[in-house]
Order: sequence, then C-alpha cells, then structure tokens
Amino acid sequence: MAVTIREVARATGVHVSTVSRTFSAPHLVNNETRERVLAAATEMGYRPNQAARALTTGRTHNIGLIVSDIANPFFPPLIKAAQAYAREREYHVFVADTDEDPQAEEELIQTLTKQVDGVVLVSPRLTNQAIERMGLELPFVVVNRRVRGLSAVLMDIGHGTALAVEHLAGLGHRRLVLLGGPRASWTSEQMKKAAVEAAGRCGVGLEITGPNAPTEGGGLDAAAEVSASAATGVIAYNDLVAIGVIEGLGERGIEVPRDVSVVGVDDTVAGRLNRPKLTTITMPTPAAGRTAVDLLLQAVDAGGGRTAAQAILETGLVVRESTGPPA
Amino acid sequence: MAVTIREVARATGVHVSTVSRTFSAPHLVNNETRERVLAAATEMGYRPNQAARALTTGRTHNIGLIVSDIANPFFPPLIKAAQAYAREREYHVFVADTDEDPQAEEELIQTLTKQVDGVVLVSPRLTNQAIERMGLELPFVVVNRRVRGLSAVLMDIGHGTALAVEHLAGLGHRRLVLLGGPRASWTSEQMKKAAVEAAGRCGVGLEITGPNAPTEGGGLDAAAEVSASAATGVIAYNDLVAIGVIEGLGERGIEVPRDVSVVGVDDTVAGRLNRPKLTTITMPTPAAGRTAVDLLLQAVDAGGGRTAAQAILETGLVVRESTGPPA
DNA sequence: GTGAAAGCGCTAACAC
DNA sequence: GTGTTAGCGCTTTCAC
Repeated sequence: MAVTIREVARATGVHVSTVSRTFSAPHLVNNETRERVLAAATEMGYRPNQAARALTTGRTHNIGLIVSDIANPFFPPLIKAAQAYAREREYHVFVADTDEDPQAEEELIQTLTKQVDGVVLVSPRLTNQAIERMGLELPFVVVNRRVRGLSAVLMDIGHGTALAVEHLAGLGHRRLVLLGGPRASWTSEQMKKAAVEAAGRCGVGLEITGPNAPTEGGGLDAAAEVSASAATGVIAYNDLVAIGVIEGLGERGIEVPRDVSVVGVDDTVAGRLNRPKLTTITMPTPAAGRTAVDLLLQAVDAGGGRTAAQAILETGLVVRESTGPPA
Repeated sequence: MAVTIREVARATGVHVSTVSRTFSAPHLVNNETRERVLAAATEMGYRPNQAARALTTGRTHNIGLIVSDIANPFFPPLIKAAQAYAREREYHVFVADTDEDPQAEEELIQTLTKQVDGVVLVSPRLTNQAIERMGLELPFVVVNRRVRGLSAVLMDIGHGTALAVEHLAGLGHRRLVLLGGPRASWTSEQMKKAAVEAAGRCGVGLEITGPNAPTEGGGLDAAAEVSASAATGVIAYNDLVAIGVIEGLGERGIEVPRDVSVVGVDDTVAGRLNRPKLTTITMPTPAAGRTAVDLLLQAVDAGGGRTAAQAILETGLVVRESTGPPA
C-alpha cells in the first residue's frame, strides 16, 4: 500500500486531521503549516485514497456515462467532451456500452449506482417508467429524451429539420420524403413533427416512412421506397441512413444529387468522408456531453434534491454536396 | 445512505461477517443460510459498497483505459470490446482521452493510479522511460508499443504490410510509396521494415516518406509528393491518411484506382464509407481491447508481480475498390 | 488553528 | 459454519 495521510502527518509533526484538512479544507489550516504539509506530501508522493474518501463523504467523484453503442460515430465526440469536462471538475467517468440492449442498460445502471455520484444516460433504450424509477436513487441526466422529474439535454432537432425542409424547398424540390428512425426514438418523433409543419409552411409535399434501422443497412433498405416514390428530396434519420440510401439509390442508377437530394443528421465523420459529402443537420454533440455533465454535477451538488433542469441545444444545417436543384 | 450489510444481517438474524461471506466467499457459508441472506438482500435491495470493499481489500475492481483521441475511429471498437470484456470479469472501466498530449497522459495516469487496479495504455504518446517508471506502481498493459517489463498487445502490422505489398506487386505495380506516420509511432516503424523487406522480395521499388500527420489532412498534404513521384501504388499510414491522399490526388486529376492504387490501414468505418471503398490492412481492434484487459487482469491477479506477457495479434488485408492494375 | 476520537461499510484473521 | 474483533484511509464533529 502506498503512502497514507498518517505517514505524512508523522513526517510533518502534525496530526492526521491537519493533513486531511490541508487537502479537503485548506482554508481551515494555518498558511505555514499547510505549506509544510504540502511539501512533505508531494515529496513523499502522497495521493489521497479515493475509496477511503468516498467511504466517509459518500462522494465517489465518479460518474457513469451510458451509451447504446460506442462504435456509432454519433457518440465518440460526446464521450470525449463529457470526459474532458468531468476531469476539469475533478470527476472520472465510467463509460459503458449497452449494445442497444435495454436489459443490459438496466443492469449496468444497477451495478454502477453504488460506485458513482450520478449517471448520464444517452439515448436510452429503457422505458421512461424504468428510468424514472431508477432516477429516484441517484441523480440522472438524460440526453435525447424527456423523462419526468429528471434533468435533460435535448437537441433542437426540430429546428434543424425545418432548415433542411426549407433548404430543399428553396432548391426547388416539391416532394420530400422523411426516413424515420427507430420506433422508440424521441429524436425521430421531433423530426416528424417539425417536417410536417415546415413542409406545410413551404407548400411542398411530404411523405414519412419508417421505422428504419439507424444504420447504413436501414438506408440501403429504404432506397427501394424512395426510388418508387416521386420524391426528389430525402431527409434521413441520420448520416448512416443517408449514406445507405445514397448507395441504394446508386445501385438503381439514381444519382445524388443529380436526380435526388439527400440530407443526413448528426454531422459525423462518416458524412464528411462520404462521396458525395453529405449535406447534414448538425448536432452539438460535444456541447451535449459537457452540458449533461454540468447538469449532473449540479444535481449532485444539490445533494440529489430534485433539480429537473432542461437544456435545449441548437442544431443547424451544413450544406455540402448531397443536395442540389432537382433535375 | 442505502442499505448496508449490517441491516441485512439484522433482518436475517446472522452476523455481518456471514453476510459478507455470502457475497465474497459463498462457499464458506451454509447453503441454507446463504439462501436466506441472499433472499433478504435482494428483497431489501442490498448492493455491496465498492468503496468500502476497496478500502479493505485494496482492490477497486476498476481499470483505466487511456487513449489519445476517442474520436479517432480507430479507438471506439477497441474501447467497446475492452469495456464489454471487463464487465464480464466484473470490472468497470474509466475511459480517458489525453487529446494527444503527453503531459495530460502522465497526469491522468497519476490521478487514476489510486482508483484503479491497473491501466491499459493504447498507443501512448509518453516516452518508454516515463511509462516504465509509472509501471512500477501498478500493473500496466501497453497496446501498440513494446515497453521493457510491461505486458504488451501488439498487432502484427508487418504481416499486413507485406500482404499489401504483395497485393500491389501482384496487380502489376512496379513502384510503391509508403506514407509513414508520426515519428514516435511504433506501428509506423514496423510498417517500414516490413515494406522494405517485402518490396525487395517482390522485386518492386519502394520509396518511404514521412512523418505524416495521422489524419485526413496528413494524407492531403502527402498527395503532392505522391503525384510528383512515379509510384502507382501507395500504402498509407492509416485509413484517414489514405482517404486524404485519394482526395488530394483527385484534386490533381489523378484518379484512384484508375491511375494510382491506395491501401489504408485499420479498416475503420471511414474506409468502408469512403468512395472508392478502401482496400485496407485490417487491425484486430476488438481483439486488442479484449486481450489488453485480459493481460491486465492477469497481472492484477498475480498481485502486480511482474508478468510481462506479449500478445501478437494477426492482421490481414481486405481488398475493396481503391486498388487495381496500373493504367 | 490543531488535536482527539468516532466511524463510514466492509473484509479477514482468529476463535469457538 | 458462524461470531468476534480489529482495522483499511480518510473526514468530521467536538474540544481546547
């Protein structure tokens, strides 16, 4: 076992409690004493034992971050930002992947609960009810979902969707199709509502399909419907789906953006790398990660008292090569 | 504070130590007693407090996973696998991103050291010396680097590189160029050695350039040299670089694979999504993540006794659209 | 401003 | 097979 508070105390000739205070409440310690303790501590390579600290304070200084699939390009920027920001606030983050399995998600939350001060749930697959129940024991922040009583970070995908519809309408497209996402997706529902509204406002036709798998394969499958329809403008559930439709359309001799325009969502690397480069709705994923951690620590500091704050983050539209005027 | 061992003991009418044993050494407890304890525990929602457990046992059941950039598509599959496998072994993983900064890396290791039983370092940016020094305090496993005294997970990129050279030579290319990676990259050095050897064996010319940034930008920059050379076959440091050269070549009117063939490394989503789809050397990243955790826990179980095991993982070549016969 | 002492929840000898 | 007891390293009253 490494060097403890006791040895530092002995070396400095003060009591353990003084050493403890120099680290956890420095202002309660005489300036000169503090210096001496600190000097001895760094010299001896002392580092507070978090487990011991957690045991007495009830604060682990750890948080959990649960996502459905780390390998989905939507998540890494969020994880990266969350983890960096947590570190600034002196928290470490457990990252866990549920593999899209609601049961795994629930078990994970259970085991994590005892080891963290709070949990960030990103695009959960659990029912609202289950989340609400577990949110009683521990501060939770949910990203991309609205759960009663819990803090949430929402991305205003409705706005981005409206921009996409306007962009397409402005280009001259008269018939659009929206490729919806998974049935349980809050994001997908928001997109639908916003698209209907914007299409009405712009006077263009809108057809909605789905559910589609949120993957390239989902897009590939959707290509059949798109080519069968008279639509010349497509808004896909996410970049992966967009890339998939473009490929599927290509197989049918339909070229993007010459024959059909396609808009994605998320602004992932995948979309940037794709040829043609994707026009896409930007999601503020790093900001979402930071904000989620911020709200979570706010709740933690409030001692778990219900603080159901909501943060709504802006989305936008970046126009690249996958959209253009209709043929 | 939630329910503790003490309350379970009271409810069951046994001593705390019996409850403790039920969880940490079940075989030492009478069958029938164990059942009763377990029943009471689940009913009351008891979950062992890891902090307390860590304090007495000296085992946190946590490990750290340090990467240079979570958002680099090479890492997520590795993180995902590592985290899933650790969970199977009842460990949780802290994921931390150093943002390619060696100092951040060192600080991170320091703070993590007290909270984990071991650390996996993936493609570290620290010097071998620094790593060796810190590896003295705690079990370490290093991925993609060989550090004296530490367990390592290496990917046999030499083999993959040889396959790539043979593939290109077999297609009829007579002059190849290898786009090296960052100066401190072990992987890059292995590639160079293997490429020289294979080129000699196949009787084709080989030019080596670099260092190049391991990004799309690095590839974009390298395109000038490639187009200036007489080479018709390119092996890039990674998929991102490959995608970058292809784009840069395109800007100069050189088409892939019509005029020049390009091979990437890593087999990331990016390469699969790129047009043309990348021919690339496959890296067993999920296996690397799992193996790293396995070696780490092996070292942890050995009580930190030096166990410098080496795992060398296979690489391969997947041929897609970015390579073909020379014009 | 500092020391003394109790105790966080659990495990690990050691008795019985 | 189970109870007893003594801590693990730290924070936190409470005195002084």
